[in-house]
Amino acid sequence: MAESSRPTSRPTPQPSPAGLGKRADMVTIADVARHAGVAVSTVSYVLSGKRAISASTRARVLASVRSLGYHPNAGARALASKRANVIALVLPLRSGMHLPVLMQFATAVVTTARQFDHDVLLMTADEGPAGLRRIAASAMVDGIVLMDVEMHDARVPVLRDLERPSVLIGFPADPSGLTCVDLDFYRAGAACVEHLAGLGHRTVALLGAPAVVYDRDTGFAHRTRAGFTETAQRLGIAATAQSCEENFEAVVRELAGLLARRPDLSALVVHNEAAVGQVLAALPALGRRVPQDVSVVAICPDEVAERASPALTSVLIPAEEVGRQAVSLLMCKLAEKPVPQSTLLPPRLTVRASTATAPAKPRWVRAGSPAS
Amino acid sequence: MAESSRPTSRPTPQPSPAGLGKRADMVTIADVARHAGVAVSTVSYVLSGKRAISASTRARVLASVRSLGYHPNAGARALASKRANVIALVLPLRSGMHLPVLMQFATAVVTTARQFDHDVLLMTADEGPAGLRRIAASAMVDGIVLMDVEMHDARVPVLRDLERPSVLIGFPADPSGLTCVDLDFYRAGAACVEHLAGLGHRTVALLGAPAVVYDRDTGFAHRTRAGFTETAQRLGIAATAQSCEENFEAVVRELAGLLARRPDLSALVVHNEAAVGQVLAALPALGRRVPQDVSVVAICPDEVAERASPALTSVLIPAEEVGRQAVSLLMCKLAEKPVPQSTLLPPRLTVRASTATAPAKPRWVRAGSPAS
DNA sequence: AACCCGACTCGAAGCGCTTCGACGATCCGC
DNA sequence: GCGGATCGTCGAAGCGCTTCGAGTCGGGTT
Repeated sequence: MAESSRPTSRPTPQPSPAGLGKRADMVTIADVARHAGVAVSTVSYVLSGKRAISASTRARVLASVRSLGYHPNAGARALASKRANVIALVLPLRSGMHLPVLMQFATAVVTTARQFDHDVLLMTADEGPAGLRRIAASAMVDGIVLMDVEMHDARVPVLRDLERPSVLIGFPADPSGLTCVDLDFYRAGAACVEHLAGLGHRTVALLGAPAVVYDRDTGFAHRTRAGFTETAQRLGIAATAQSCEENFEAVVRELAGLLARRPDLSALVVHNEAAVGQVLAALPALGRRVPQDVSVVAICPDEVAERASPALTSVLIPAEEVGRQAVSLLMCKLAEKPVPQSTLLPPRLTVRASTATAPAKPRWVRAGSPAS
Repeated sequence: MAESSRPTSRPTPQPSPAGLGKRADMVTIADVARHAGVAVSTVSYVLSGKRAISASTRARVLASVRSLGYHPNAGARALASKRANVIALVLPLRSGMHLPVLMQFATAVVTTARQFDHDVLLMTADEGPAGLRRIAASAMVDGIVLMDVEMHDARVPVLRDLERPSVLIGFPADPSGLTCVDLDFYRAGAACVEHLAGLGHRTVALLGAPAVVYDRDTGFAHRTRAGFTETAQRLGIAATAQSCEENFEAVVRELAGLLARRPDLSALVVHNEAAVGQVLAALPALGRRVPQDVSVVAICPDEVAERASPALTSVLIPAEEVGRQAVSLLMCKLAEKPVPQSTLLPPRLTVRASTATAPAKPRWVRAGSPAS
């Protein structure tokens, strides 16, 4: 079969054999049809699989597609089918969120989208609601993945009214009518406390994101703190929560303050990726060894935890998994399949070198009092 | 003239006042034309400005556009005009490159592209040359910005043969026929040495990226090293260059080795964002104060330098500027304007707290020898 | 007064693709 | 051996937009 084949046909020998001619070499579906000796619609059906095509015809068409190096014109396809095969990814791309996680997440979204034969349009949050309207109304994208949703996000009502499906990473105050995915930060905070309680710690503190993040009403920060605080209370553990800026001086200051107020503090939960390194540097400087004197649990991506010294016991932020899930959910919605309104990924705590049994009695308390 | 409108006008009260009807509310150019009482082509010309339209007509059309909430259908527009108004941004999105810079860069690209009324399609490098062919051939994008180019990158020849313009961030071994932008890493390496030389340092070392980055033939790493080494030679300064992994132990090991081999080492150039923090932590641990005993210059983004303690004298990686430039160049190429083949951004060295005059005689040398 | 020239606007022809209805073939049961 | 499914294929009608050639209408020229 192929080329010079077919009853009468004899297609013109390809004039520009796929990738040579630098200009105007846009191969169209008509070229493929001619080359294969079939109708345009037949080629379309072979490619989309929406109608049965005989094996022999299919093979011939596919051969032509390959030999001509045909790629369907995205615009034409979108226009005719009302599907762009593109999803929008809206990232914050400004301060606050920590960047590496974002990238991990973006990677996962792109990779997963490609598996579903979709591309990804990157948008920044600063176009705001108008941006969402624009890309939705222009039919440029079929759906939207929105990251870093805030509790009272102006974009949320827009999304709800938009004619395109969307998936949010994070939860707004009112998630009704939306599809949301996120790590279960409440349980993450809880898991940290439980781990520490299991090691015998009775006084713990949470070192969180910079104050601005709490003020901005970012859901995950609040939920982590709630999980932390309430679990501590339930287990009868003394707990303090504390926001924390991301430079070394601030970290030292906060830690020193914390240790002054709670001399018996024996464990720290750090929910601030940018600060974990600083915390590990500051504690020795304050005369506390990790984990002998103070145990540290972090909520952060695995790489950060593993790269730290000592390696951190941590609840990982499953950026990749969240990205995958978000896209999968969106694809379901595009296929008009029902999806759960909220998806909370269970936290997984990995024990590494930064947590240990609570000291029977802290060195510095012992040292400060007459030898027992 | 049109419907019941025109001179006496009074357009039909908009049936679905922009954003209410959840379904099938796609407003088309025909709707706008009808609403404004003009021909479709007139609306098109108003919107594109490609033909003169009287002020009164223009105003009427624009009013209709606004009141109907019209957004042109991207697919149709792309199909008819052969311009998608989308550019592709190809990011590495895998290990090696440091993430925060990437994000900064991506932000700049998106923001700048929007200023030129373009959107950004995000791709990962792992689709390789085939991915480039796909999006180029499908007319999904008008041009391509490619990041993290390697010296012998398989995608480079593809790009050269593609019918779409492109701009590379970084330089391949053979940049002929391409448009490339980057920080002038050679001069950046040089600037660091010059700064240190000016402070009287006579023995310096470069702590670079992990070995794998050099092996991968990443241009910027090599060029920085060349600038460093050759400038040191020119100025008669003893210089060592050294790759460096990004975990604390490795950093300590490399530094200890360096100090053992060159006891008179008084300054360090760090070109490894992930390691700068570790270096600052490791030096005190090795008994060297920064900057009294050892000066440190980093090549890294400003935030990293500022957040470090002490704040680092640094050559900033102008991610934002590079992104802006890349998009601007691409837009020129799209407009068929000529552009320089290579754009090297001059390094800017900012002096902060981590560099100081070279110690007259290092403490530990003095201490090791009989009192002078 | 016939003419031409700009300034504006319109109609229609696609852009490359999907999709729907139709049309020959086969194939089945009776 | 004939009506009716079924299968495989085709032709044509758009999808919503841009763009080109072709008007129309005043107001200057000769």
